[in-house]
Amino acid sequence: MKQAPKATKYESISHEIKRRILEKEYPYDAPIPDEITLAKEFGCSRMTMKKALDMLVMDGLLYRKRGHGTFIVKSAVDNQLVNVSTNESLGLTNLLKDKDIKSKTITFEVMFPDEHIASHLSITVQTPVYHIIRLRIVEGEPYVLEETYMPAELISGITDEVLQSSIYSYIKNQLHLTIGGCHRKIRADKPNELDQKYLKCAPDDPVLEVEQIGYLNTGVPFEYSFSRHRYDKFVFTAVNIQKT
Amino acid sequence: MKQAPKATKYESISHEIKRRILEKEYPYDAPIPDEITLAKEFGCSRMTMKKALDMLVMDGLLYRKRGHGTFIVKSAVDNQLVNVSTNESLGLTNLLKDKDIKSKTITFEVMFPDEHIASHLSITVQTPVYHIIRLRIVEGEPYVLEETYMPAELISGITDEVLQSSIYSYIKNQLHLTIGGCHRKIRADKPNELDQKYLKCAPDDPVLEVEQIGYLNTGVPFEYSFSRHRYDKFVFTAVNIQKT
DNA sequence: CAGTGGTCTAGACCACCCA
DNA sequence: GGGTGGTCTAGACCACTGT
Repeated sequence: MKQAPKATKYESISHEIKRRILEKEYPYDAPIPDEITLAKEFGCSRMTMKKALDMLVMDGLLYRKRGHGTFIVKSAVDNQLVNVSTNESLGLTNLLKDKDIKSKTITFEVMFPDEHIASHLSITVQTPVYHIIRLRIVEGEPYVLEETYMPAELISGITDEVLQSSIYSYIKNQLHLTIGGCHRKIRADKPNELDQKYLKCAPDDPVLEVEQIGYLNTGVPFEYSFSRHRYDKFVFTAVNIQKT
Repeated sequence: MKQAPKATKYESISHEIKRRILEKEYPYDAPIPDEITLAKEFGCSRMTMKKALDMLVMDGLLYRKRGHGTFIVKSAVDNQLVNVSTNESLGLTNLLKDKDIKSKTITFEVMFPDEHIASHLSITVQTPVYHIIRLRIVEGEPYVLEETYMPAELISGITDEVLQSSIYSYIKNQLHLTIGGCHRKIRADKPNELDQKYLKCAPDDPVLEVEQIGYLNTGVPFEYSFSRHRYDKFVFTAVNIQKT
């Protein structure tokens, strides 16, 4: 069951350096040791060291200045902004591990997709898809209304029981497929009837909608979904590092 | 004025391969040539080739499968989802280059920050900050209401004239500072009085708020801002690629 | 087995910055 | 000039896939 992912050298180095930063073992007002010194300490080449540090730069935890050195982004550490959506894996169940998550299935059917949906899933309108609407309930409070389309042949064997827990777990553990990434669009919207009914929105409560296309690591789209969140219960976070 | 950024080898290779993909010179149903072949074609090492392809994987345009090859994400090309926020540089002026952008300054003052703002800018409450509220108007239509706090000593010399055009251009071209990245939180909210007045929102029109901390490439926060968008005029997009 | 991408190395040269 | 990070190389070995 446990498939220890065998951390690479740069991953474990990156992890250790991240630990040192978060536990404030390096001062903020000076550069951390230079790449060559660190490479020597960890017994690796400079390229590998660079790759380890690259990961932390991507997380917004470090920045580099050619000719100067590598420095800690103080405010990132202080405000604990690190790493919210960059490495975020898909799925509520994963995101809110410690919470009590329940699901209420509102719609669960197989249908033919319209042009728009078919196009986003890279399938034809003759390919049947699951159409699922679920209300996710966190700690007893309605949290998000998810409408999902998935090609039925690709993600086969969805049952009511699967919908009660986690579709992503099912895809990973039962179907042995690997999720590779996603494209998302985030927008604000007025609540529709479903939102008002299930999320218990007032008619003038906005919702935050996340439109998402999920891809397997094969590049095949497996999911086209719309997640509508109560505006007072959800914030989407993103980190953006300019390429140097 | 023109400071040709001297493209690196992997950047120009990546650009050329991207062109080939978007112009459909490689078929969807087969892997693109392998790294060694491509490296030979472009006269570079395999590591450099890999780095060029890595950029396209990050853009969600390609995916790789060990033992198989490198493939095109068909739906990403078809739906033109490529590259919206990943490489997005800061600033409306940059983002909507071809549009007619006007700014109306609503508030422009220097003040002492409260605890919350000071903390996000990594400064003390004794450090004066600019407090700016601007309405940005695109093609004659109100687009976004931006409230910005910037340390006055760091980003010095802001004038009304600067606010009319682009603060980011001023920071880059006049102050010769380089912007390094940002952290963002996106949420939906109800319109406040300012929103209704300037964005011409109805009282039940939601707004999409982007809270942002901008960093210089030195890691110093230079900006803490809230951009409030009309819900019908703005979508935030994000690409997320799982690490393999 | 051969072919793919993933990691890692040791060393080189360059661009940038400061003293 | 000496130190930093950025790029690039040529080659090695590993992990995974298909035949």
